[in-house]
Amino acid sequence: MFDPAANTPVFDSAIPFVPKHHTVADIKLKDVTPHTIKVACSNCNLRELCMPIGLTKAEIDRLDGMVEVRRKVKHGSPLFRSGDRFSALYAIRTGFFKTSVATEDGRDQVTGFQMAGELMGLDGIVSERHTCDAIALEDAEVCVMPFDRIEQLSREVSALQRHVHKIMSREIVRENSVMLLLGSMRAEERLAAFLLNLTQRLKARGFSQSELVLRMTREEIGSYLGLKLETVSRAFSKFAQDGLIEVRQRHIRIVDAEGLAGVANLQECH
Amino acid sequence: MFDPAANTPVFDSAIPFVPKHHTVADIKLKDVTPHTIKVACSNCNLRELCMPIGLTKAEIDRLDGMVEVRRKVKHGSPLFRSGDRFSALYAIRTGFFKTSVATEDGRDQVTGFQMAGELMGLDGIVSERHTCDAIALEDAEVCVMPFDRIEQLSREVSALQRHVHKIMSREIVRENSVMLLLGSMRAEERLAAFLLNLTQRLKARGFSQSELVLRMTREEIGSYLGLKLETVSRAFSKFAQDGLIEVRQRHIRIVDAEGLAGVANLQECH
DNA sequence: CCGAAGTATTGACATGGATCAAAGTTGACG
DNA sequence: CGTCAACTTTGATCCATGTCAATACTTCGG
Repeated sequence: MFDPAANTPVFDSAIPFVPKHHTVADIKLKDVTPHTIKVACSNCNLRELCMPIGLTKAEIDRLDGMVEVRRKVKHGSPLFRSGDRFSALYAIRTGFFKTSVATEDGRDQVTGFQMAGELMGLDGIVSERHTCDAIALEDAEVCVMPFDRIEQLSREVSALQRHVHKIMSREIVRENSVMLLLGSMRAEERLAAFLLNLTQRLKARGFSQSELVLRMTREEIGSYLGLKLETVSRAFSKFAQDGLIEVRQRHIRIVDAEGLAGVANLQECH
Repeated sequence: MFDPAANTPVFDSAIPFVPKHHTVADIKLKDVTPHTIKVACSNCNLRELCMPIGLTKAEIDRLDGMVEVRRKVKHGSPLFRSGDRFSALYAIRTGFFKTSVATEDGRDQVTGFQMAGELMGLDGIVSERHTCDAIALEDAEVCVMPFDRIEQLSREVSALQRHVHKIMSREIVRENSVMLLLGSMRAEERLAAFLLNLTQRLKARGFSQSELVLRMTREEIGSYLGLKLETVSRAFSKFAQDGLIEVRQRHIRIVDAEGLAGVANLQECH
């Protein structure tokens, strides 16, 4: 019923095998190893997701200099944490992340889930410090792009400048729609909107739009959607019962995308 | 008990008197009149809120060219609407705005309230169309800054480039904290956090931090906070009863800011 | 000064989602 | 292969907030 290979990258499935064992203490030195293999953006199969389009050959070559290095981040480890000095943006090459912010008294809120080709770290620009945590939900690799280098290049390559502005604007718009979700949707609408958003993004990356493996727990989904994990679980069960999806743990198959879209928009008279 | 002049600008109280009458039909041509008096940013008393610091005289002169024109927007009228073509960012000179997004089925969500010195329109960059409505909550005047001009100048003046990036990053961080509020705070915590945020911003503009006049209805506050207007009203009454604030319609006096901060952080045992 | 429209407050009641609790499932590792 | 920890599901109950309704206040135009 479920394809075990769902969510395996179409372009690049060379996720290296690494043992998943780690403790908090050894994260800094062992799990987050700068990786000195330098690879050009111009060859990257995620280029159309990451980079501006319509560049000249010369411009593309210059932008290759934007990525200083790659960095691997193990499952469960932070790419950065709130309070860390900001110096670079990160483009995800492989893997899956969550970002979250916390209140003083310990509650925290997942603010987003990021997948290959997406950018992280924009929150750090304003104060030179990150204001959220970015945690890998599976073994991951990111391209480290020092921000002063980005700024310098984007003064020279106006397509890059425009691209950076658009990426930041897109994040603002995305957060607007999350505010809409959190402020005015009911539990099932939120979950339906969330699933549809995930499948859209996976589809854009060449994955099946009907089958997916969630990389996050029910609790993390709940935190993102402003719900408790039990409520998320019940909503999944309800969708399954209504024939909209099939659920087996984190394996989800979308059976009736139209139906889900209906739930996401206007809850039809409960 | 209440100072009728609360929230009147300290720097510049020259809000022109204009009749408040209007209908939807005459908004486009009458209420939103381009205003051809050109005034330099270099003289603007909001400069420290709007502009980068540490510029040379020559740079300041160049940035004066950023504002194409000023535009007045009457109470209740839109500065822009979702779907409008994006061409410029807007810096608020006087007045107060709300921004909101809408679902297809008509529900809408206030995504922010903006006051003098703050910027609007960043949502439009990504798709060349605005994705939210910006409505004046009182008669207002904004500086219109064509975005291509901003991009060009910020390629030449790196302090401006950095400034633009910081402003966008600040908006992302602000939205993160609204997500935290919507996703994990209770009604009274939300309202307390909202009031403290407003007073902080008013304080930065030279207003009293203990007395304020709300420019928005209870319903608009509720939309922003993900609550119904009755819940907002009850929370105001509760705060007043607990001696934290005094409320008379939209006139609010903060009596115990510490106490409010306590409510906002950790609801002390209900 | 009056009436109407918009806004705000308050009470009574309903309910969606939270909380508490228990049992089932999965996967990692010794 | 068995054990343990993390995660998930499901049921029973509770409560914060939504909903509905009545009343009052404020503003504005006639």
